[in-house]
Amino acid sequence: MTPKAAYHHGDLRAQLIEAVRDLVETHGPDGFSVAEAARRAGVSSAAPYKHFKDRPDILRAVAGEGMDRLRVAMEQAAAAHPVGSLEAVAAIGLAYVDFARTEPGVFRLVFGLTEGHENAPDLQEKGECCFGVVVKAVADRLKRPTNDPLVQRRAYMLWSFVHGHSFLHIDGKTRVSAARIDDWLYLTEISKGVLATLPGA
Amino acid sequence: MTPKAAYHHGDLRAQLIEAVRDLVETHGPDGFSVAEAARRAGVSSAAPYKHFKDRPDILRAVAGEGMDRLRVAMEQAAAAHPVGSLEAVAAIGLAYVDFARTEPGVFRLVFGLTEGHENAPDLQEKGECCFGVVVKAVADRLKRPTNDPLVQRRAYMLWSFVHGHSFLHIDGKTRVSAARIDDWLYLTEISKGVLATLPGA
DNA sequence: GTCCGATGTAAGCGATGCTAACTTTTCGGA
DNA sequence: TCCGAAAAGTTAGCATCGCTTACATCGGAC
Repeated sequence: MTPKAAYHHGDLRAQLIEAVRDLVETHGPDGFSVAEAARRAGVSSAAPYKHFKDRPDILRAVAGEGMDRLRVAMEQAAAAHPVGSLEAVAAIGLAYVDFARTEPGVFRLVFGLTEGHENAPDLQEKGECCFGVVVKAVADRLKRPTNDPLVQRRAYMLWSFVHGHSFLHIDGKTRVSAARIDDWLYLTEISKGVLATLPGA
Repeated sequence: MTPKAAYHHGDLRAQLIEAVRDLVETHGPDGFSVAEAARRAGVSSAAPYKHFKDRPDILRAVAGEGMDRLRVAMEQAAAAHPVGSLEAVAAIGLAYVDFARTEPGVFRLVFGLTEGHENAPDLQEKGECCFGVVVKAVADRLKRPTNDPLVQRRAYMLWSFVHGHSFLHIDGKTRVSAARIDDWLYLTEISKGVLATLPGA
């Protein structure tokens, strides 16, 4: 099973995704080339096109895989706290920020897709699943159904908050603020604030 | 003054920036090439390198110019409302979102720089100026000095909120939320909520 | 008027995205 | 068990791109 053993080594697709993920992480979303990924996988530069349509298609796959991991991380974070607790909500936010911090390249890829994946229904669906995790936690907390507009609205508020913080964080913009930020305290405070103001529209 | 009249037409640099901005807007931050920009400006593909060091340098210039326009838009938005009013704060946020919506490509460029401009002191400074607009409005509202950590903290909260909303908006992620969002109401609500919870750390 | 620097062009190198045509391996069905 | 098609790899090659080098041209200072 050495890499050289097989003409068809079977898992080239997975190996390419892994290589691309690494490249995206170390050289930024732009500093990646299909050729370099193929080189790392030990195959010719034309081989990737047997598994992916084109360059955006590869990035799409990496983004999709990243979204799956993000959703799992959020679910696990929520599951570590009592259902309906404020901590569960804050933990989801922290998982989100942690993901952005540990894999800024993939994170940026997931949310910065503008090459050729505007119409990528699978990515759209994965994204809605991620949002669904937040919605569920908020619904549990507020003791309302998930399709309640108020729940959706609060969940979106929390999401945009955490999303913005994540981006500013990986862009190094947090340093402009004099006070250093403790993510857990910050997210707890935000969650409480957003979920408390029930009289909103 | 026809474009053909001059061998040195004098404003090639500005013309290139304009062309790049258009390309970034229509084809995404990645779907831009120095060659295409030169073609649009009617010069040879080597001409841009007389004005810019390399490709990232051009993008940096476009980003810087975009940041200037963003700051001006925020300042004007704030100036349209009484000093210290909640509306001034919300208006700044709306200007931010509007910028992202009107020029998603440039907006993404400004905040997604990962090619070769980690150490771009001028961009860093421009960014801090933008943040300064928010800080000032918050300080006026809270009747506290701009260097008060509480002011900085509230301003950062508002910024991350608006920043996240902007990104989610241009990524088309807002549609996952059932209820349609009225930006002005939304931003007013957020501003009030964030600035009201004074007992925060 | 003349010279020099700023600004343009032309030509070319190496790398890239992707395709075409070919070879090798795998595997399901007669 | 063999065999033929599809899957998965290869090499070769085209057009484009980023960027450099060497050369051409303009415009202003003296």
